[in-house]
Amino acid sequence: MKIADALVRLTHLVQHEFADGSRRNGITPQQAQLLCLLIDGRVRMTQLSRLLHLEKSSLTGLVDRTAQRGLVERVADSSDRRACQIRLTRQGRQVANKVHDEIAGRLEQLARSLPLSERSQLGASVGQLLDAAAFPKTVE
Amino acid sequence: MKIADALVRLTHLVQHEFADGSRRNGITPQQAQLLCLLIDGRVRMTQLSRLLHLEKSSLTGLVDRTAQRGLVERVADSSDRRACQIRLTRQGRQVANKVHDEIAGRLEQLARSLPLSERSQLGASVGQLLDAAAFPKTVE
DNA sequence: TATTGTTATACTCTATAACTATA
DNA sequence: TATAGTTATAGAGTATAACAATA
Repeated sequence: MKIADALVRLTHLVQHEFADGSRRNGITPQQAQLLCLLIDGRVRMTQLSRLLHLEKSSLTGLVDRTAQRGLVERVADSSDRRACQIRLTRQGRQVANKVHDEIAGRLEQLARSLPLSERSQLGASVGQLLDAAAFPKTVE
Repeated sequence: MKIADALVRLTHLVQHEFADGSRRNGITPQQAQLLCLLIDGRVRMTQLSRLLHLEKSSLTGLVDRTAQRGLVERVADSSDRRACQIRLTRQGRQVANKVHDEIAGRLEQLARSLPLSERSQLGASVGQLLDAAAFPKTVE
C-alpha cells in the first residue's frame, strides 16, 4: 500500500473517532473541532478560519450555532474594534476537555499497539510531515 | 506533542488536501471520498455505509447527488433483488482517478520530506495502527 | 484601500423515523 | 422476522456575493 493511501485511511480512522466522540457528547464533529482549538485560549475569527480551512461566513454560522448551545462566546478584541475573539464558556470547557480526552485516549490506546520505540518514531515522523507542509499550528 | 494530537493534526492536513483537491475538480469532499472508494470496483450501499461511517439514508442522498452529476450509477445486484451496487460511470472514473492522483501525489510529495527508511517505517506503523483498530479496508 | 466579520442565499451533508420490497 | 434501501423531514455545514464597520 502506498504511503498516501495509508495516510488517507488513517485519516478516516481519526475522523470516525471524532464522529463517535462528538456524538457521545451531543455535539457535531465540526463543533468538537472548534472546541478543541479553543482549549489553549481565545482565538480570532480570521485565525480560526485559517485553522479550520473554512470561509469566514461558514465560520460565522458554526460559531453562532455553538454559541447557541452555550459552549462558546464572542468577546470584543481590545486592540481592534472590528475583531472579536472566541472563547470557551465554562460549560464549553468541560465539554471540550471531555471530548478531547476521550478521543485522544482512544488514539493513544491504538498507538500502544506499537512498541514504544516505534511509537516515538511515528510521532517524530508525523511532526516532520506537518512541518514540511507548513501546516498551521493550533497554538502559535 | 502527544501522539494523539499529532495524528489529529495529520488528519486535518489530509482533510485539507481532500477539500482542495475536490474543489479543483468541481466536486465536494464527500463525493470525492465516494468516488475514490469505487475505483477498485462496484460496492453495495450497506458496505459503503460502513466504509464511510454514514447512515444508510445519508448515503442514499450522497449517491443521488453524485449520480445527478453523472459520476456514479446504480446497477441491480443479480444475487439479491433488494440490493444495488454503485459503480463509477466513464466520466466518474476519470474524475476519480484525477482527484485520487492529485491528492495522493501531494501526500507522496510531503512524505518525500522524510528519509526513505523513515518513510517505509511510517507506512508500516500506520498499517499496524489500522490493523489494531480493525479498520475496514477499502477493498476486501 | 484593505481587513474583520456578518448577512442573504442556495446547496450539500447528515441523522431519525417511518416505509417498501425482498430474503 | 430480518435485511437492503428509500422517503420525508429537520437541522447542520459550506461557499459565494454583497455588505458594514474599522484600520
